[in-house]
Amino acid sequence: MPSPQLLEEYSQFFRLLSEPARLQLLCHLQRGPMDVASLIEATGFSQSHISRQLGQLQRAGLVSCERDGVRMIYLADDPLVQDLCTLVQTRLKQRLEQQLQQLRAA
Amino acid sequence: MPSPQLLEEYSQFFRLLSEPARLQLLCHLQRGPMDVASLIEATGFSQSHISRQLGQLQRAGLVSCERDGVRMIYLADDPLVQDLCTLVQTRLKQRLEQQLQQLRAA
DNA sequence: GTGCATAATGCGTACAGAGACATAACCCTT
DNA sequence: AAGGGTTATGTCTCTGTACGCATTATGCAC
Repeated sequence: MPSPQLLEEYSQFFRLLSEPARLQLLCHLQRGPMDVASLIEATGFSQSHISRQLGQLQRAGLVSCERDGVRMIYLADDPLVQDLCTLVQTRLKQRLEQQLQQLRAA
Repeated sequence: MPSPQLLEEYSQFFRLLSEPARLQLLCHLQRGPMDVASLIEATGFSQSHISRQLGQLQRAGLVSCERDGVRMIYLADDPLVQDLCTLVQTRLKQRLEQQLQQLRAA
């Protein structure tokens, strides 16, 4: 049984991934480094919002950034998020197949 | 690049795990089936709260239940949550070790 | 230095969801 | 059928946070 502190850490981490906006940013960045302007263009969010979300992801270590002159280039080099999503995706598939079979049996 | 719908599904799933109360319930249930009274005893939450959280977990397929007379026995037979937590735990360890080494170098 | 880009923060609004209390639905026993 | 124990739901409050606007901070060119 994990300690309350560890449970809190887990939940905080999962909370980062519980927001479609952040997942979207992560997915974009996993395809390669991007600057903030491109992320604004790609997602349609406001600059301030993107900056905040990137800040959260950076503090969690899921994203890093480097300066390119006046621009900031963000990159997500960690495969963890990809792995987690793959596991969840497999799960979602199983669920849908189960539901499909139940409908067929009925 | 995942579709918005898929991103939404991912985030909804991770949102389930983003609450310490639900993670706590899952951890208790992964050690074996329990009835609601025991979960109340173990967590200190109100009966209504536990019932709602179990309902969410059940709709997501992370938990199932069976009647035992008037009582409901809940069980979490899915190893997915355990796998996800293991991945995250490995990640947390790495982060701490990095921070430790940086402190040592300074 | 001044001016001009971009990124980060202060602040306000809005909404989702946690959590508890009260109530209703459910099942068992008699 | 009636009553008692267990679980689910209606409703409320409150906190957290997403999100945008305005402002500030930061770095570059001149």
